[in-house]
Amino acid sequence: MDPVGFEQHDHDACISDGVAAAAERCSREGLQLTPVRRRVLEILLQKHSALGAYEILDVLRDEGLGSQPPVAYRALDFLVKNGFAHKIEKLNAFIACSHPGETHSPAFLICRGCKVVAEATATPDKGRLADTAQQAGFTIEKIVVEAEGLCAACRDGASA
Amino acid sequence: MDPVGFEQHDHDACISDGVAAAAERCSREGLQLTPVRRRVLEILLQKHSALGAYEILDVLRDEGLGSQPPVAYRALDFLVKNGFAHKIEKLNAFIACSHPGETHSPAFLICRGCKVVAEATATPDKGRLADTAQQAGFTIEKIVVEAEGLCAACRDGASA
DNA sequence: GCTCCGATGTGATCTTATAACATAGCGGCG
DNA sequence: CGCCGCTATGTTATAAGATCACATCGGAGC
Repeated sequence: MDPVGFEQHDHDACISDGVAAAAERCSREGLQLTPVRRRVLEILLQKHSALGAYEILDVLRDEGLGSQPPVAYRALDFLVKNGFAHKIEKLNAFIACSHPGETHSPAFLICRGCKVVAEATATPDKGRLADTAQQAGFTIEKIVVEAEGLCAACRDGASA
Repeated sequence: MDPVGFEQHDHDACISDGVAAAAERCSREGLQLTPVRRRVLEILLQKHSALGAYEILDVLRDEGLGSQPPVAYRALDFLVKNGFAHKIEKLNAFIACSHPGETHSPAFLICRGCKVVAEATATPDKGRLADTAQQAGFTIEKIVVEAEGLCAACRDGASA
């Protein structure tokens, strides 16, 4: 099937778990998981690669859920703001969060072969960058970490 | 004057040093630092914040060096490819390299107050992300690290 | 019932980036 | 010289990504 973070897995569970986690947290925190927002989350969860806002919009349009860019962008803003999805800056595209519920500072491994994006964890409070920032008196609020390269399957397959 | 990486400094030296380093390396490696490329580098070096391609293009247009987007993008591609400039993915904008000559994996501190961007050094081969990648058999080729926050001046000034 | 507010619907527009094709200048080489 | 091949430019058009502005709608609370 579809690699998750480059490994075989029960992908249906990704989708149901992701939606369930979002639904649970929304009801707990008084957030509205409206049909469009829920559907966009499902669309993102269906793939472990990043989708552009307009690709999502195409799906929504086919399903009669909206046809103008703001529909997609508004849903994505909601999902990103609440941690249900992330924007991959390097790709100008979006991906569902793989670790719903956990507070985290995500980092991404982007395979340039199969386009799969795996979500890992960064430690922005450690390491050289944090030291530099502290010395300069700079307060880090958000951090983007995106690594591009080749996953094991693409590396092995590419040379064959 | 202008903060470099948030500190006072001799900014004229930034520009002359940057251009000189680029010129030196181009002649050594057989690269062509053409007028447009040199001028774009100078434009980038004039500020310690990121410039959009179209802002650069506006300057080029005023100076009669080119008026269509590809002119700016091609020069920027050249500068980025050869390490004389970097693209800030989060801003869709470009900045001159602060450490010309050194091979490096740059990381950036972006102040959301004054828009200044400081270039620091990341250690992509270390830390948790590297461990995760290695375990997954993922080969990291390039890495983007961009931290957003507030520099010391903006933090202190903002509350005043 | 009325009002407020968050969510949608929709058209237009703005920004960022690239495709595609034509031209120009220069070094090498017969 | 005259041609080739290469790299850099010039230019038109368009693709791709994102936002603005304004109208509408529907539920929560008074």
